[in-house]
Amino acid sequence: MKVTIYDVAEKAGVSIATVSKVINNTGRISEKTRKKVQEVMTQLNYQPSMVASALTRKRTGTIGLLVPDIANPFFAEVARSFEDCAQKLGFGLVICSTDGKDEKANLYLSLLMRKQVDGLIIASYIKETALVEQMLKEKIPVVLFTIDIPTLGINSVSVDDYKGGFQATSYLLSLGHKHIGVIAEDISRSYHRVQGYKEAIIRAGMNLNESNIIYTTAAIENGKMVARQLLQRKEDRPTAIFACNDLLAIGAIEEARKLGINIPEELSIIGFDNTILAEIANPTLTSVSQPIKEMANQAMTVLLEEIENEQTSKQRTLMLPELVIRNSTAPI
Amino acid sequence: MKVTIYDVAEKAGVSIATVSKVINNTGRISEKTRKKVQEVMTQLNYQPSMVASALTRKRTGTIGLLVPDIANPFFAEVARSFEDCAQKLGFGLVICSTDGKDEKANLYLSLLMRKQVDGLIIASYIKETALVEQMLKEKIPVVLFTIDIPTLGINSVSVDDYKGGFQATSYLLSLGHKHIGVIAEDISRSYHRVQGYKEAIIRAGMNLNESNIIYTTAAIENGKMVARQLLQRKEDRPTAIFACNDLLAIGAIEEARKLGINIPEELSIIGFDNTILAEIANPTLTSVSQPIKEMANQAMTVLLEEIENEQTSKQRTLMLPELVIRNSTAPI
DNA sequence: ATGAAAGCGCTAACAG
DNA sequence: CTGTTAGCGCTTTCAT
Repeated sequence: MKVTIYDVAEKAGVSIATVSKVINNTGRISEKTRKKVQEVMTQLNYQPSMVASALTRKRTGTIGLLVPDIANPFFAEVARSFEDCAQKLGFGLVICSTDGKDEKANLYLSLLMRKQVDGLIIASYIKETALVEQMLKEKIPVVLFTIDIPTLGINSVSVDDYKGGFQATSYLLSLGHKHIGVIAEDISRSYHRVQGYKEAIIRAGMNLNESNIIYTTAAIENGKMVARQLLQRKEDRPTAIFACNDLLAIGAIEEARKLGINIPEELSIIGFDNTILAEIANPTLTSVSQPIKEMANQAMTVLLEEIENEQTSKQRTLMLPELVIRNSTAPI
Repeated sequence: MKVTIYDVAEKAGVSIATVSKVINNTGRISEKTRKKVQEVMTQLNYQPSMVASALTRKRTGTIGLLVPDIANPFFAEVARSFEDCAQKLGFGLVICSTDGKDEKANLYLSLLMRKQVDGLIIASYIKETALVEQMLKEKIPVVLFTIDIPTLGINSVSVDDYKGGFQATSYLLSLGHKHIGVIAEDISRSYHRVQGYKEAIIRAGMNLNESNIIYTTAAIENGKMVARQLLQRKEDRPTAIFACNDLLAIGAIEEARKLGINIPEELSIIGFDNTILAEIANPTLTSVSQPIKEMANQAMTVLLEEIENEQTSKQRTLMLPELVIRNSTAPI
């Protein structure tokens, strides 16, 4: 049988209340009994049950993380960062891949509520937010990560996508490119990146051609398809492509190669997220980097704040992106 | 206040026992009361507390997954596969990245014990197994994944690493390569892959040169370093390299490029794991593929078996690897 | 400084 | 078919 607080109490000749106090370092305990109890605890390999304590304290020591897909390198990195934060604080992280589907998200949300997670990080866009709102109503802290769901009015931390798109485009413009295609994602994250692109184009005094922006879903295959569309144009064929994430950019690289177009000599490509893929691609991919670790830290700090302090004012944190220049971009 | 079973019982005009029964579909309940109760539950948005039920049933509905690093694409895929299995069964998955360090593993192991996970998948090699043994003693089912810790004598599922190494090497030999270097990992996983390599060499009637096998730790940088050692040899410079995982193989590719060695014309490279990196590398990487999804399914099945049936006989499952041929290999 | 006792929300006999 | 009741292992007043 698993050893319980009773076993410890008995063997140490004290009450369970006393044991509880030394476990949690609460109340006043004489140095002598504390030592005695601790001794017995290690002797018995006692591991206090978090489920029992959760029942009374309303704290489970677990937080949930919703991502589109943990197998996507970007979110794998995100998960790792959160895991590290959580670990330091003694929390467990339960991972939930939604595949971007509300249905799956809801399944997970429900599971997380029943599990009574202490907090929730949402990094996967959700349309139908009823369950999230229910969690909010039950005072479960939630912070949005790399996404925004304005209707929720809750904490969020993201990179400044707008600025990222602006930087990427400006860099391409500075290289002399006049025709810059965009492979965008059909989600809000991408929206601001595209806005940044537009702003850069307009500020440069060039005329914006909406047909240069094509929307799709994050996947290498889709990057290829869209790149083909862009590159097979008879006129105004882009000399540079800004892809709203690395997966898409990689697809574009592969497609360009297939079409016999040299990168970066004939075509510059910029990605977003600066995942491990950017380093591995050939040529290595210039990409807009998000400070994932810092962002995760910030998100956790905010979450913890809410967990401890019940009510705090909501904040939206935007971190600065950074353009990492590699070999997929060159002057025209 | 969170709605509890009492609220439901009261509003439905029944006892909490009855509500419990309809929640769990146990005992016999008249269709009428069942309906009534269910009605009230949805009306109240009632979410049964898993922590309360865990306390009595000794089942938390969570399983732990120990991996070296969730940010490593291979383990990200592994995690995703387990997550899918777990999800279907209504379990939550808590992810633990050990970085291959016993210290971290132990921290997590302790957390998982306190959380009273229903089962544990270990995919990260552990030297000091005291805590794992304690879990075993407490009857917590454990299955090893892609590793083996013979002293533990518990269930495990892996790919047949030996065969994978054999296949990769045989393929290289069939291509006419006489000098095949190996970039190995300094962990058990790699050991069998190297054994397979040796067997293939010997069976081909060639003489085994131990100095062709160099051990290191999984990371692109290390792949580069070792590849350089191998490729800068004055004599017996390998015309092919078998890397014990894709990360290492990618490093080798990059180093070869830096040295001006053409792949696959002058040097063939084979990786292991067939991660997304293999598809993205340039040239695309020939790699030994592990049927991750099937392996995860099998591991979960075994784990579940143990969770349900207390005692079952231990088994070691070996799945067949498959060589995926891409563009990093060619006849000499 | 320590302990007794009342829960936390739910499950599982056992009665009825 | 439904309800009563005794825990599950721990935290937390409140006495002592």
